[in-house]
This record gives sequence, C-alpha cells and structure tokens, in this order.
Amino acid sequence: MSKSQQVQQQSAFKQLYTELFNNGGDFGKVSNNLKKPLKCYVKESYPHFLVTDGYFFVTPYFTKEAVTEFHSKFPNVNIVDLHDKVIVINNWSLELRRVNSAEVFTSYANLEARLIVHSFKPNLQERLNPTRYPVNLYRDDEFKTTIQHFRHQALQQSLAKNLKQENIPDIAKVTGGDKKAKVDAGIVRASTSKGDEFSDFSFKEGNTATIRIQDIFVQEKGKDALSKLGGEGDVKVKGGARGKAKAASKSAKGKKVSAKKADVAAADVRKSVDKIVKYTPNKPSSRKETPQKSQSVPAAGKSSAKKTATGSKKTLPANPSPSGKKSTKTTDQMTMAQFKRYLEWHEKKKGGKTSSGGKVLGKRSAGKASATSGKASKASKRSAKK
Amino acid sequence: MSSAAKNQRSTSRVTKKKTTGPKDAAPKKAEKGSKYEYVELTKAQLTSVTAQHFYAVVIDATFPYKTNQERYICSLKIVDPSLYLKKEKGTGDNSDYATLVLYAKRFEDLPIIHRLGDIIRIHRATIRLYNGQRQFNANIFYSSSWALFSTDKKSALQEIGGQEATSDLVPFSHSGKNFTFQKNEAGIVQNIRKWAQQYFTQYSVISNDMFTALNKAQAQKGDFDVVAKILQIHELDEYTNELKLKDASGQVFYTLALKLKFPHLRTGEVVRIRSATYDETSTQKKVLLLSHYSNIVTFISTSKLAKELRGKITDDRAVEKAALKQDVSLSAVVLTEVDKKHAGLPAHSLHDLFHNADSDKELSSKDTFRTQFYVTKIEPSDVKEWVKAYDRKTKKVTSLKGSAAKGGDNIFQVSFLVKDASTQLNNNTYRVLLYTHDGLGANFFNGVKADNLHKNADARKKLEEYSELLTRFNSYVDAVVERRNGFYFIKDTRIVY
DNA sequence: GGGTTTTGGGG
Repeated sequence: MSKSQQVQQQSAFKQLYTELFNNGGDFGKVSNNLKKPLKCYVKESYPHFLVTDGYFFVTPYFTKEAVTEFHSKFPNVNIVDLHDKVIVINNWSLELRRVNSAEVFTSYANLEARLIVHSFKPNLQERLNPTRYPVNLYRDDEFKTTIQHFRHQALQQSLAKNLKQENIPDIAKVTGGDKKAKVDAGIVRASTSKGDEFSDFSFKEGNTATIRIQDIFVQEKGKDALSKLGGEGDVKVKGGARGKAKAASKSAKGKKVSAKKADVAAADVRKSVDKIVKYTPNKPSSRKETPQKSQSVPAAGKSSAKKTATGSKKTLPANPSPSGKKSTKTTDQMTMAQFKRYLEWHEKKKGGKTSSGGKVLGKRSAGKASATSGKASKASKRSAKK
Repeated sequence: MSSAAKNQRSTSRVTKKKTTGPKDAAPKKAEKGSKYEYVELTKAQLTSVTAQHFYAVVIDATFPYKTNQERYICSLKIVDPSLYLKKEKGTGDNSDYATLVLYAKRFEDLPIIHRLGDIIRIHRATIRLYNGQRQFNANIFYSSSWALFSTDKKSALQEIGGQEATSDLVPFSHSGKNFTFQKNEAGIVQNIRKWAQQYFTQYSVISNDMFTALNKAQAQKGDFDVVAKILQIHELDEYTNELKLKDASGQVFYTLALKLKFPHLRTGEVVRIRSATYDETSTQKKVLLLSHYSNIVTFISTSKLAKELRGKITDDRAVEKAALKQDVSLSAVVLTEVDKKHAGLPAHSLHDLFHNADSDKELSSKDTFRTQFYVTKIEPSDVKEWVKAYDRKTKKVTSLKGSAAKGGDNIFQVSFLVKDASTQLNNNTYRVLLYTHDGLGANFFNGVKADNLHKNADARKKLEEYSELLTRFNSYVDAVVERRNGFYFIKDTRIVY
C-alpha cells in the first residue's frame, strides 16, 4: 500500500516523517535502520527552534529529561543560543499529533508528526557544508500529498464503517422542479464524531510532554529576562491542541503521561551516527557574526568532526558559548534586528494562553531515553550564511 | 497639466498599515506644464546625480521581497525603443535591457508584476553602471515613485475581477496616495504601448539566454528561470495551487504556487518563472521549488513567444498514465474533461455549492457550476446496481437484478460522496449525483452505456474499474453540475482514462 | 542589485 521509492530519498527528515505517516503514525513500524542519531544544523533557536537536515527544517520537541541532561552536561551552553550550531540528537522518537495548522506552521491539515528529542548534545565546533536553502517540510508538495493520503485512508475507513446503509435520493424526489429546495440535503456526515472537524482517526495520538522553547528561554535567561528588556514575560505559544478554547481547557487538566508506551523505539535509536547532512570536502568557513576561533577543519573529506565523547558526562565543550561562559544576556548571538524581532514576538504573544501541547510539562515524560551516543562522524563545514 | 488624479491608491492591494505613506506618485512641485521630462533609457545621463524620469516596458521582475527588518526590494528588467536588442554580433535576437531596482520600507509600496509587457513610469530614479549594465534605482521610501499601465485592455488582475477597471491613460496601480499625469504624457503612454505590442509581436523578448529548458533543470547548479505552459492547476489545499508545467523540451514539472500570491494564473497560459530550483528531494514527481522572491508572470496578448508555445505544447497525460499503474501515486490525476462549451464557466468550491448556495445572492441565482472534487465513496456500493430500469411515467426505478425483463429505460442512478480542498478538514461528505434519467451525464463513463449490469459482464467490469479509479487516492473529477431540486447533477463531463 | 522574511500558506 505504500509507495515505491525507487530512488533513495536524500532528506532524512522527509524519509522519516513520510514513513511515519505511511505506517499509520506508528513509530514502532518505521524502519529500524532509520533510527540512528540525527546530526542537524540549528537554523533558528528563538523564538522558534528549528533544525535542518540540509533540505528541510522541522521543529524538535525537547522532553524535560532532554533539557535537564543537556544543562547538566553542558552547564555553560544555552539551548536558546544554539542558533547556527550543530547538534546531534542521539535519542529520539516520532509521534503523530492532531493540532491546529492555522497556528502551527510545522504541521499540515491539522496533523503534525513531531520529532521528540529525549537526548541531544551540541557540536559547537562543527560546521556543516552549505546546503540548499532549507524549507518547511510541511510545505513540501510530496509530503503534503502523503499527509492527504493518510487522511484519505482515514476518511474512507470511517465511511466504510459508518455509512453501511446506503441512502440514494429517489428520482421522484429530485425531479420536482422545486426551485426552493435547499442544497443542504446533499450534506452527509462522514462520522458520528462530535464537532465539525473530521476526527475519526484510528492512529494512536502521541502524548509525550515536552518543554516549550519559551520556557527553556526563561530557564536559561531568567524569568524576567524579557520583561526587563521591555518585553513581557508572560508569553503565549501558538499551537499544540486544536482549537483555542479547547486547548486551554484540555491542558488545564494536566493529564499525566504514561512513561511506558512512550517510545517504543527510543531504545532502538542508536547505531552509528546518521549522515543527515551531506558532508563535503571541507573548506574553512568563517562566520561574521560569531567570532569563534573555529578550528580549521582537517583537510580530509570528513572533517573537523570533533568526536567529543558523546555519551560521557565529563565532556565540556571546548568552546562554550561565544562569551566563554553561559550567557544570560538575551542579546547574545543576536543582531539588533533579531533582538527587535524577538521582543516583538513576545509582545505579540502576551495575554494569551500559557499552554502549548496541551500536556503538562512538569512530570517526566515517556520513555527512559537512554542516551546512546553514536560516534559523531563525518563532520563537514557549513559556510556561514550572512 | 495634470489630469486623472485619484484620491485613493488605484491599486487593488489592500494597504494594511497606514504609516506615513510615500510621496505622491508624481510629487507636485512646480505649477508649470512639463514638470517631468521623460528620457529614453539610453539617454539617461550616467553622470548625472540628478534623478531622472522615464517610461519603460517590463520584461522581467522579482516578486517584491523582504531583505531585512526594514527593507523590501523589487528588481525589474526594462526596455524601451532605445534599448531592447543586444548589439554584439552572434547574439542573435537576444534582448538587451536595463535593470530597475526599487527599494521601499513596506511591501505595499512596491509594484507587483503579474504580466510582462506592461508599462512602468518612474519618477526620480538615479542611474549608474552596475556590472556593465545600466541600472536605475528608485527609492520609493524617499522620493521616487512608480505607476503601472496595462498594455492590454485590462491588467492581469482586472481580467480576473480583482482590480478596479481603469481607462487607457490611468495606471492600474501606482505608489503613493496620488497620481498625477501631465497632458503631454498621453502621447507617451500611447506610443510606448504601441511599441510594446509590436515588440512582443516581433520578438521573443524572453530570448533563449534568459531561461532554462526543463529537461536541463536537474543539471543546474543554482536557480534558473523557466518558460512553460500551464497544463493544469490543481488546488492542493486552501492556500495552494499545484501547477503542472510543460515547456518546449517536453519535460513536465510541478510547482506549488500560493493562491494569494499568484491569483492570475490560468490553465493553458504560457508563463515565465523568475527563479526556481530543482527539488532533489522529490522522488515521485518532478518538482520546482520557488522562493519568496520568485515570480510567475504571463505575457501580453500580442506575445509571439506565448502564442507559439500555447499551440505547440500539449498534454499527453503520460505522467498520469504512469501514476495510475502504481498502488499509490503522489501525482494528482484529473480523470475527466468537461465539454468545451463550458470553458468560461467559473469554478466554485463544494463549500460554495453546499454551504453558501442558498444564502449567497450570486450563487442562488445560478444553477450551473464548474467544480472539482474527489470521490470518497460511491453508492450503490454494488456496481451492478448502478444501472436501473426507469419508468418515465411513474418515475420509478427498478433493480435489473433477476431474469425477468424490466420495462422502461436503463439509466445510471449513482451517488458520489465527494470532498474538496474547501471542505478537506470537516466531517462532511457531499452528494453529487450521476442520474441520467433526463440525459444529464449520459456520457460520463466514456462510452460505457447504461446497460443491465447483471447481465452485461463486460460493461460491469469496466464500471467496476471506474469505481476503483474514481475512489482511489489522488483521483479528481473536474465536472459541470446542474442544480435541480436542491441536488447537483453531473453533466457534460466525461472520464478520459 | 540574480535575491532568503516570518506576515512563519503574498512579503
């Protein structure tokens, strides 16, 4: 029933996310050979955290454990300051969620395949090779079509189940020449589910609790870091649950997350590092805005690859944050324009709801994500974009 | 001195903000006649530090795009009677041109070019040599201004009713709040308009050195331009159209075009794409990626290039035929064709047909519509019951099951439960009927007539295949439906596979 | 300026 990809898909994200949809949203059915560490470039880190595989950008969703471990192992690195850096996601899983696509731009047709990150680390010295301009995976022609296919299957299954008794209009009833007859007689409810939106899906919706980047920001920069700078600390995040009112009430309940079924696959994610981003012959790249004593990359094809003991706890980034120590200044790594942008972003959000995924953050989430480290390998360079 | 002044921006675009708008399209300073002297592109003084004014014909343009927090840019290629053909030997009829770069603080202050061959008037532009080429710069955020005049009777947006109509000497869009026009400009506009028409009639304008053949797209390093015919416009979703393109090389490509950004595109038209890249991640179909500065433009009616391509490029449906051989295909297949006599019938979404038809004055006054949808289920599910015996007098239908001969005529009585982009997310499905008792839709199944399907195994088999084809993922129906008694009946529509 | 924003499905 799935398509035949005669040609190898070059984008790791597209292949992964597509497989999830083609397997009914069941991560356990996704090919195990794809469950390897993901090395990606952090395109943006605030107010949206986006990573790319060299072709597309997606939003990674960090579990509380992932954030805690990261801060523990890299005390002087802010997640929110990872913009333009490389990170390796060693433990992850994928899950399907129903969301409001009018508010979540990394979703389509009210569905979102989420990359749940259980463990990740930064590769501060690594530079990836220049790639094409990364675009939103959820705006890709084939991927959108794959999601439409997923919905099409769900709809047909629902119809087969709910419309067993057929009801065809009698010819006598449709030949009266009644100009006033209303057209709504032709509207047929697909399923008995409540609400106007189709929701008769059979997939098991994910419910892993993750931490919003805004909360990570506050955690790293201080609860009033924003208000001090003129913005408002009270920010609202779009997305998460469907429907605003619904989203609020839902999250309010604060349901617990079952840590067990959680990520069947999390454990399988190990193997060797996946070559997400194409490496290329390195060429020293220098970035303008981040004065970093970037080690010139070894000449070989793979490169600088600092294989920092990934799994070890001792590791301290050879080259911490730009300032050398954890920064609490919100302006770090930001140009005046960016700074202005995020202030505006917060400004715009204030007054909104506080919950995002509709789940509670506090409690530990699913899966005992055992951080498995792959060997960071094929490093490469990525010339800085302006 | 000035005439045809308007108080409101003549552009149909909505100005969202009301910040300090730019100056008038034609700042009025002196009260005397010829305040503005228009120069030919070739005469503009490269040494002059003074701003200059001119009229030119647009032959290429980026979409206005944002470059940073405070700037928007729109870059154009322009020509006029003094600059339009490369003079060097061996360049054939390659076009020569000057570039015009407009800068603004707001997106709304820049011109949107939907069609090549239209006329642009610029006030207060500076000129310099950039890469050995004449480049005009217009700072709309300061004192420069622009105005666009349609070369054809109507502008691209006016043709689709998306812009207020204007007369020949009034721009269909311009920067600033006001627009001024000197008496002596009438002749200038009419002259350059005539020149533009002849120029496009005699030359390709978009010469071969200005675009890449699609069969060479994959080999391109970066972005490139395209000139192709739109074979099909498939509504992928509420915001997006998927264009099926084919160029002179015969290669077919698909590309996503936002409805709001490109509202003027129509099937059958030839377009030029300014900046596209080959998508290496699309493995099921050939796809072109566009950027925010990419533009898709049509050509003025006299275009020789567009005319040649429209007649030369045809759709052999090869992509679809191959797609239908797969279990699941990511290529949308439109299974039907509607009678040519409905070519001009405007299309309406299912949402309009089933949720607005009785409330909207326009819709309720009509009874024939063009619409596209996909079939989720067909009733009766038993194909053998698609054809019934119909008694015209009693209007009763009877199953043809059984050996006893039934009286009356054999007719199709089938109900399609359909859906489309406008109703994609809701919990409804909509009934569209294929009832041939009055002749409507009699040819829908491409030659398969209504016969006793309990006996005619051949017809039954074909219809069972059509049943599968119609309800398979990514199969669409483009149909004309007629409203009768609140129901919609398919007519003048035929499956072509 | 033959380009890369967020308005993050005109920009």
